[in-house]
Amino acid sequence: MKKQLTEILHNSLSTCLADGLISSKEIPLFFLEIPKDKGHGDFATNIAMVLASLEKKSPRAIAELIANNIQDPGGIVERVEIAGPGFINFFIKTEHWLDCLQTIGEQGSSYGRINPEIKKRVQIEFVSANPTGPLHIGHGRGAVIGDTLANILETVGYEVVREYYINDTGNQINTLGKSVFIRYQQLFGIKCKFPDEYYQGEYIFELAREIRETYDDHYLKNEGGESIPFFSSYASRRVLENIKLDLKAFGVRFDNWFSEKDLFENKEVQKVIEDFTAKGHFYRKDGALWFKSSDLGDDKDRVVIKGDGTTTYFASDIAYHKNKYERGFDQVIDIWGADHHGYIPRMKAVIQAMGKKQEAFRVLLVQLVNLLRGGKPIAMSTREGKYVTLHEVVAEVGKDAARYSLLLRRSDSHLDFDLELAKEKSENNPVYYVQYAHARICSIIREAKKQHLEVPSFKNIDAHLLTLPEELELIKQLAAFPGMVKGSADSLEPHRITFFLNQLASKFHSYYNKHRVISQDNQALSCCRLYLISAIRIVINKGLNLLGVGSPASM
RNA sequence: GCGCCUGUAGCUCAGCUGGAUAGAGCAACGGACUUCUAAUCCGUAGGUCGCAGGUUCGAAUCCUGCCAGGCGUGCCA
Repeated sequence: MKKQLTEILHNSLSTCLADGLISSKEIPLFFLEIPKDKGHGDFATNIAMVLASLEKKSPRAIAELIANNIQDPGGIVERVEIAGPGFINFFIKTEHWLDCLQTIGEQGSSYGRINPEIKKRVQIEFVSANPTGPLHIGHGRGAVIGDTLANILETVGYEVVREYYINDTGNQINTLGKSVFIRYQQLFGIKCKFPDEYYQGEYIFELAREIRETYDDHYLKNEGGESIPFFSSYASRRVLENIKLDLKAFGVRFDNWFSEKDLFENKEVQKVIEDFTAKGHFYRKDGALWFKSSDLGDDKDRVVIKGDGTTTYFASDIAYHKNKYERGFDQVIDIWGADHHGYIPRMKAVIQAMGKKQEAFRVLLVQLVNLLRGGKPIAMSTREGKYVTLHEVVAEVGKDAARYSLLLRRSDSHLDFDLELAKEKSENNPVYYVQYAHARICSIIREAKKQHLEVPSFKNIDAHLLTLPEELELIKQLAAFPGMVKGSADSLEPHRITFFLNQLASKFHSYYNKHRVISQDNQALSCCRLYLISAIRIVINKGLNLLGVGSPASM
């Protein structure tokens, strides 16, 4: 629809140009959008205003020229108005909206899907929490955003690979092993001090008990730290298993689990170091190897090999991202916690050093989550191992409410997550508001069936009976769905889906309360309305699917 | 000190990449269930878009300077 109008506009501009009515060959960026105010038409453009300064004419005069030269071979435009300082407002024929309605019924669950001839390949990496402890609500937010974004990108025609990067080597895994080892020793009555910086949680005790049950005291002797590698790999493997279970219960799916350890075993870290050194991106100073990131937009250079000869986390990251592009992705999206934002410039420097375009790498930052209960913050301390896990949150409030609540805000704004509110089955909880609309529609359709009325196909209804302003409003909203999804994909903003669904549900609830779908004395009208609400159901279902939230048929 | 994010109704937040009279939900107040699900709807009230300048036909949105909060600024991950 928007595409057609844009075409119409461009044609009009070319005509004006050919007739010498305007002189600008270059058309500046302009918008064509759905105005907030219904009185301003179905679509509005500011093109005359942006041309005004170039043409040195008044915006309204230019608007006249463009409007007068509009040809509309498809016959979708009802009328064109020039308004305000020089907006051109388009009013679309009802006929065209009814066509949109038909499309929804015909396409069903594939409505809104874009199928390009060549699919771009995009990788989206998210969560990637270290396997040193259970996931918390902050990871959960990153998980839902990543998962939902992947769904959205698939819908608009990308081939998407979802990936989790496992930091299964290095210091923190070593510390994990030592933490479990000390608890293991303590189980045998050996008195030893547990350092503050070690992992404190209850799960460390559980892992120690597990090992004692299976292996008894076999690993108790630890001369020169010989037992630690076992504890490290055992513990990180078990923690990761639990992470996988938690994510699965949360409806988050991954295609690929990428191990950092593999990068070392396949010598990829080594290779990329040699490669970058050869290309002059690395240099030696003070016994360490540095990346010249300050040449590429970062504010200082970064160490990749420390003075003691070990590599930094950053070195693995360089190798990892090189690996991503070698797998042929057109675009790589990383979803990080906002506390990693200082990392972006150096990563962008890496991308540049690899000769990739800036657009090939995008980072989406996800802000922290404040967990509340009844309006009061829940005290958490990672250091003391006292925190509410994602597993506990999902178990308490359920997958649907948890996911929806985490998708309610823009990802770069702080989010308050109230456990009581998310659990409440009431008007305070937006998930139920949308799901209820879906259930209601299903209920009406069931009721219709009892009266031997099935949802008809479009050709069997007289759609012109849908004359109420509320009905036209609903149809327009449904027609806006594909564009909204596209916008959500382009801007990496999954929260747009939740806002759209809330709005659609609101319009439906309002319509429902005012008008009856099934009327005894008018079967033709009943059929039309059944078709309409069925289309609403399709779109709500589609939207909730994108969010990974269920669409119940009854509540 | 420097860098990034945030600041919009009493509270929690949208605002579609600069558009027309700034919008929702909650909380408050008043209404609607013998009728397809009241987990719903209708109505009332609520604003110096942190402050001050600037850019232009036009600014919550862009630029500069302040103010406030959060985060970052490791040869940690």
